[in-house]
Amino acid sequence: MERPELPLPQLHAFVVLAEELHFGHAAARLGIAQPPLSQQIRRLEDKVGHALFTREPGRVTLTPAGRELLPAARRALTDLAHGLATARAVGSGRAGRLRIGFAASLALTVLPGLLRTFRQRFPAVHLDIHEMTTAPQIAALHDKTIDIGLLREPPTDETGLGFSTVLSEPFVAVLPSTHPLATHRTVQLAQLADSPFVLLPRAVGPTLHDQIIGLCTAAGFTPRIAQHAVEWQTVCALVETGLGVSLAPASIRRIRLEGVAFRRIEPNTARTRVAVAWRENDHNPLVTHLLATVSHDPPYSTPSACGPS
Amino acid sequence: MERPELPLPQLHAFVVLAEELHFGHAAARLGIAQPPLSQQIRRLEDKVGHALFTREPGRVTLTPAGRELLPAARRALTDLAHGLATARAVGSGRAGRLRIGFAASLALTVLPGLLRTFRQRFPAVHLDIHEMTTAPQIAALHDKTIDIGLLREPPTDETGLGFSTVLSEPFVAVLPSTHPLATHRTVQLAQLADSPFVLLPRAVGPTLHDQIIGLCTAAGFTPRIAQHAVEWQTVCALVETGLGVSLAPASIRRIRLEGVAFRRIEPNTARTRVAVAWRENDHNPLVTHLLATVSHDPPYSTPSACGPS
DNA sequence: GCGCTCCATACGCCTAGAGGTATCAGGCCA
DNA sequence: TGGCCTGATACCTCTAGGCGTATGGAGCGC
Repeated sequence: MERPELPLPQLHAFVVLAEELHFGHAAARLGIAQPPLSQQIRRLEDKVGHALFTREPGRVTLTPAGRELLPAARRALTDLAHGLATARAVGSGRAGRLRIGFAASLALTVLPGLLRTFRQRFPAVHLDIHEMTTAPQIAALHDKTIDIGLLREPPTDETGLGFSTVLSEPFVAVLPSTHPLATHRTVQLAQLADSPFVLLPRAVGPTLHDQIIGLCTAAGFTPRIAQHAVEWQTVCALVETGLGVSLAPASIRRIRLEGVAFRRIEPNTARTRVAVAWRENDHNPLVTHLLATVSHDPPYSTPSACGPS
Repeated sequence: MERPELPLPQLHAFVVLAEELHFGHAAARLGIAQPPLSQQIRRLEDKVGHALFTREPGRVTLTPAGRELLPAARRALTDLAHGLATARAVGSGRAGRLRIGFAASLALTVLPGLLRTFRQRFPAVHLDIHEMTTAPQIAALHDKTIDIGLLREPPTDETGLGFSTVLSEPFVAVLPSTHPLATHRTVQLAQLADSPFVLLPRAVGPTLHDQIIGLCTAAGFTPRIAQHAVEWQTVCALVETGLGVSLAPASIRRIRLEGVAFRRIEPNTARTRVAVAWRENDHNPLVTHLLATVSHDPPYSTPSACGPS
């Protein structure tokens, strides 16, 4: 790419004159006097090396060279105008692209409301949504593969990343509706000691996994894990088949399955947190906007009553 | 179209920096010192209103806004470079489009050589060739529908048009080969007094028509016109059928028809001129080039011997 | 801690060019 | 012939910006 030879103001004057074919009118449209316009055109012609207009008395015409230059000049000007406009839109966060990673369990809870609100406020922003578990989200944030993460139980020792809690919710017991405890409104944790458990593998979300195990340990037993499943949806399906019971964040009650009952647990002091994560040094205004949307708006999952329906 | 806000040199610097992602290297490629480059980028960012690059220690990155502006800037620059180059080519006559009108009779004589020579010298020039008779050519030149006319017997009173003789040639008699005179090498014009004539209608080329009639008159007779035909090709075909004889410019001997003989005439002082015509106020360099090609090069029709073969 | 790399800042110089007013020159028409 | 329209010229002003040198300051490796 070589150094540009043609100043834009002259090209602008050229395009306008090519449209008007009248120095006086073109000058008026440009908001300048006529002599400066003559100079602009002359300078441009000097640089090109050839006449761009024929000035016959009474009429101004484009020369073949001028006709050749015109579309290029026009395209360049409109390209730049558009480019500038969209760059400004992107720069101010009115437009652009935001890549969001989210935990599958949030697809039914936090995510829809958040996306809806954000899209309403920034309709020109394109959202790339990628389902991924916690660890990959952290990695993708560091890689700059995603700009925002939505995950459970954020790690506390991640340098360079910021976390903000979106939702803090209790755990519920997930039981087959045929399970004897399903008739109670509340389940004492210790009562689950003899039931086999269906849980997410620890690798998918170590903190959450440890928290669930910790709940059981605090209740005086070590859960016997009958089966692992990588998604809460699958966990519930397995519970429905009678394979076991589970402990899960309250918001998964949105997963409505016929043969599955969700019951409040006792003690219910433990909370699991859903957090939004971002790179602390990311100045992308869209990230700021999303964080503002998350913190200013009501929680995206309204905890509802828990018990036999 | 609004007034351009972004100076091209800054956009150039921006594009180069976006490619290098290193101020020092980009400055070197631009042939300037590093501080001026920093200033250019800064000024551009001020105009856009947002950062275009993130300067982290050790690496320079495009911001989303910068990524948005980049293609527009690149396109604008290349568009202008191309536009300028082709405008210069057209302006200097190395490229472009030339519209040429020509009389049908020249398609076999002057035209091929002229086009070949011109195309060799200016291969990037597109030639629009339109067959048309003399009067429409004159009109088309005034209309600026064509830039060059190739015609016979140019009118002498056309203001605003220039004419230059390409070829001056004698007349020949066109006879059916069964005609008694076809056995002679030379035909005395007066001997054609009793034969019916096939001629072009006067409207197609008044001057040429009048010249032919004048030849006969000078020989002491008024030709009896049996048939008109608008092309020499047709004239020859009609002569071949025995419908009559004709007088024609020598170069139509290129039309080879079995049953037609071309014979030198006596007296053979009369000449018909093929001329190139152009607008005198046309400064199109291609016109100049074509005129130069016509006048500098040998005649495009080599008069050959005339007689029974 | 020292030096190196890399980018930013400060300051000065200088030219291109964009704008203005005044005026001229050629065509056209009444 | 004298106005009128249109574009070109001459001449002046002013400033944006492009470039340079010198210097500052943050990170990083040894």
